Amino acid sequence: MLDLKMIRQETDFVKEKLATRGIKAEEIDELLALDQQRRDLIVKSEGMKATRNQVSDEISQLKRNKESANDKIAEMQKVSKDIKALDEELVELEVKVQDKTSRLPNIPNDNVPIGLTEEGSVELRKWGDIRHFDFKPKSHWEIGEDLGILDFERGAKVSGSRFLYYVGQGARLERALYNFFLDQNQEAGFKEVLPPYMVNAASMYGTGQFPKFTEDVYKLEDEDEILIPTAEVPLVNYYRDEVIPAEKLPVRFTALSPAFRSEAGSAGKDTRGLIRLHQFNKVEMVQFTKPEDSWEALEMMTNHAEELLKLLGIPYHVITLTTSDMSFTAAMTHDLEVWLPFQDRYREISSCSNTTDFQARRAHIQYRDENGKLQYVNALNGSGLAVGRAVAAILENYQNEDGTVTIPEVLRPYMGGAEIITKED
RNA sequence: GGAGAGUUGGCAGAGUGGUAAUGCAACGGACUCGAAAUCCGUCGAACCGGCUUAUACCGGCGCGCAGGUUCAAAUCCUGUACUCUCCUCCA
Repeated sequence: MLDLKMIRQETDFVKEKLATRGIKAEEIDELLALDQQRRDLIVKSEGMKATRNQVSDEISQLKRNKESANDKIAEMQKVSKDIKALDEELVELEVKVQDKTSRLPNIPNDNVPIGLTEEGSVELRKWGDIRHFDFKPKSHWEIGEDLGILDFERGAKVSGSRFLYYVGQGARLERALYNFFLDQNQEAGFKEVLPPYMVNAASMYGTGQFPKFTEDVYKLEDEDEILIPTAEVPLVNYYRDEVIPAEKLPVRFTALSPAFRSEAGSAGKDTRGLIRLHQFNKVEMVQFTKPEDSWEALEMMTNHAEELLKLLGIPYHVITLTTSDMSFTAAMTHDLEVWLPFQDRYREISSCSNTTDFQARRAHIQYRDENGKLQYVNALNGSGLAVGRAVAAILENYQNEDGTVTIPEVLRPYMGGAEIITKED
């Protein structure tokens, strides 16, 4: 969430920056008009409350002296009634102001390419040689089904579309990957955490999914519990409504969790394979830093995620998303995209974002600076990495003409020493 | 799922209708060569608003949260969250 005072004081700057994310200047003007009304009401109401407090004190004195206070009491009855009416009006306005403010996206960093589509994204760097195949490469779902390690049919029968079973070496490969990721992340300084997979609405608000993106998630009926769309939610909310001791910063977490997504609005897209599922595993990284350290932390985290792909030997490139392609909370996002031979294109496997103080302000995560003043931390998140998509990338990039798949060397210790995936019985 | 107890400032802990004791910690000062001890003072600078370049200052709010009763609520009423104990259940 943006600071309302900042919107008030630097209105032109905010308008200009948010325009690049599709927010019209009129929306800001409406917000500020409501805010002005709100403040006017506060002045009125608080003035009356001050009177009431003063007179109440006098009543108390009179009663103590056993004198009559009836006329003052009658007077205050009227005042209290008026205050109540004003406060009701005020609450309505505050809800409106809060709602409007919480629907504004973060201010993009100056280095973010401006664009209203994903077209303008900038390629930062590229790594790895794209493999030349002597045969026609198969899709990962075809490879997986032929080997008997991915079972989409039974996934659909038992759960529905966009669900699957990993079987045998497939399940083992998935487990190998996330253990590998977790181990690497720990070595890079991220503390391993195993978070809850259901969170309450307040947590969803804290990380910015709510109130705007409620239709994208799965909510339990009759309960205030939502299936997490990413471990970012429980990891960032770990410190919600807390003050982190300054000496602990930066705090770095990593966690494996399933991610549940309704994929509303993406009907027809990526209907086959591991790319777009209602449930997939992801190893997530989250960092809390002092504001002055967050940009360096973003580069560090992006580089670390890249390192994972280098170790796996999968070609990728890094792009910086445009102002409107970034997620709501981000001030800047680097996406890592891996090469998928069958699709003949790069696909996202990691998204690393600096949300600056946007999430911290929503979730009230603070620290005390050198002067003892409370400040909001900066929060960052990044995938390290999406596990299902990593499986897809390995199957497609490491496939052999006979339909088997070579296991990347770094994963072999996690696969009981196996070097190749062959057909399951 | 059932029963009971609890939730007050950084911590401990009083307070059952008249507007948040006290102790510790912290901060400022005195004493001291310096420190400790002692003494004096400040202390919910969490938040919101007014006035301000900014402080200061003034006011609101503030006793888990949300409502209600009342001229007045930490105190009374209702709902709710969380914690602990016991029972039940269970991996």
